[in-house]
Amino acid sequence: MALPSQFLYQGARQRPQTTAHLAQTMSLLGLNSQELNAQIEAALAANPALELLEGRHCPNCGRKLRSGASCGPCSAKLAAEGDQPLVFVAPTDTGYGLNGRSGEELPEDYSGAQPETLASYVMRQIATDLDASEQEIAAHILTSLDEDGLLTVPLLEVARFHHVPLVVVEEVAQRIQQADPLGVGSSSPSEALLVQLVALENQAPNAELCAKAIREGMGMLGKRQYAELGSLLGVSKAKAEQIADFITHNLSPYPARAHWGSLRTPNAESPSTYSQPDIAIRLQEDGRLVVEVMWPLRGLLRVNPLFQQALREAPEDKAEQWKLDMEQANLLIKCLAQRNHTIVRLMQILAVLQRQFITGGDAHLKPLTRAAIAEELGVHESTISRAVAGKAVQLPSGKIVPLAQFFDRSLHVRTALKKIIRDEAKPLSDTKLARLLEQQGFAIARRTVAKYRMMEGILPAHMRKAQAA
DNA sequence: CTATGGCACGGATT
DNA sequence: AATCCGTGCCATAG
Repeated sequence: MALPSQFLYQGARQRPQTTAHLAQTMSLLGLNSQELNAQIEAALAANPALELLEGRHCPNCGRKLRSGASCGPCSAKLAAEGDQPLVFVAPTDTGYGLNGRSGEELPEDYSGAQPETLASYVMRQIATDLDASEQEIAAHILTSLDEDGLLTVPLLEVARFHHVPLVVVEEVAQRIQQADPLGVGSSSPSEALLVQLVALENQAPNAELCAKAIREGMGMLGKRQYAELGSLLGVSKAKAEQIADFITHNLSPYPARAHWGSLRTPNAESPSTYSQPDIAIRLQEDGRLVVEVMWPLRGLLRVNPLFQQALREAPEDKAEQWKLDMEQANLLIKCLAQRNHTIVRLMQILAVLQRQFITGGDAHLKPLTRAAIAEELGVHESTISRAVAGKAVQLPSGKIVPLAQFFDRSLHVRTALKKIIRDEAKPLSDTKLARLLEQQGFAIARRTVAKYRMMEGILPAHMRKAQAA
């Protein structure tokens, strides 16, 4: 993906500064922090004028830091911006390290994987809670999942492989099951269902009966033998149906399918390689949002002052090359600053406009176009497109979503749709669903309802009906 | 006949 | 200019 030669050549030819500057800024803007990291490392290796100052430095002023994410004066200045959300560029080691962690703990699958895999997606969520050896176990488990998100090897085998007691492995497995596709890493559909059930306990009409039905009545559930199921549970057939209904509607025996199934990311090409957040949003007690734009490198990138000195006494034959290196280095740093600036401004607006969504969840997402932001910011639309492309945001809830989701035009409608289907007892046809949505102010065609259903992995009405009655 | 999914068109978005 | 998205029309399944 990364083309180190790209900007090297641009620098080497003496283009008018503005053109090169613009071109490089644009290309950097389109990268997420992983890709950016690769670019910068390539530049560091190729260009002697660049220097990476190890250690922690204030991302705003470059001063050395002892603690905190930015230095006193800078954070004071940032805090002084009134009700604006705090936005700053944070050094990586404050949380979700790219290079921050020790290094050998993950198998190759995770370190530089371009395509987002279920395994890395889950790993990212839980990695910080595990120590090194637990991470190895988690990695083992996660690489042993089938496409449904279920385990293909017995936990005992994993335990033997790592020479640890089974309990340890079980604990790790439980952590995994709690991660986003709820129930991933279970060894059977019923186990996955149970994990999900626990999470929904308060919503379930009768959690104990549901659990029993799952544990002992899986076969009957599948075959829809509600009379038998009823007698197993000691309840009426109608009640058994109700329970089966709840299970089939709200739980998924194949955890990975809900998120990774059918329509989602159909081709591997799509820029959904968000394995690390590029931006993190936190919610402070005082209600303000703090937005951190991740800085991929550990340390401060700058032009090596020694190189600058050496340039003056450069031997004749090298002088030109060195000068080019200098220009390149300066250009890269400038462009990086501009990239960050653009992202920061973008996030400032987004944090204000989509505050409800950020704090409240999918249902509160306001329809928003990149073009609108571009106008607000006075930049070209393509700039915003680049800035949004391929980036991932970690929300206060801990969920990591593509930045593009802030511009999803239909997410709130889909959420409303899900809610209707979840609440209504009888399976409704798409036409009826469309009508109900219209009453809520979402005027969409019946055909569109069907598409949204697909996107959310919800079965058509007659299938739901078939499973429920 | 009703409910859905496939295909393709046109307008909006990028 | 390329792509995405909502929709209408039509074939098919139940």
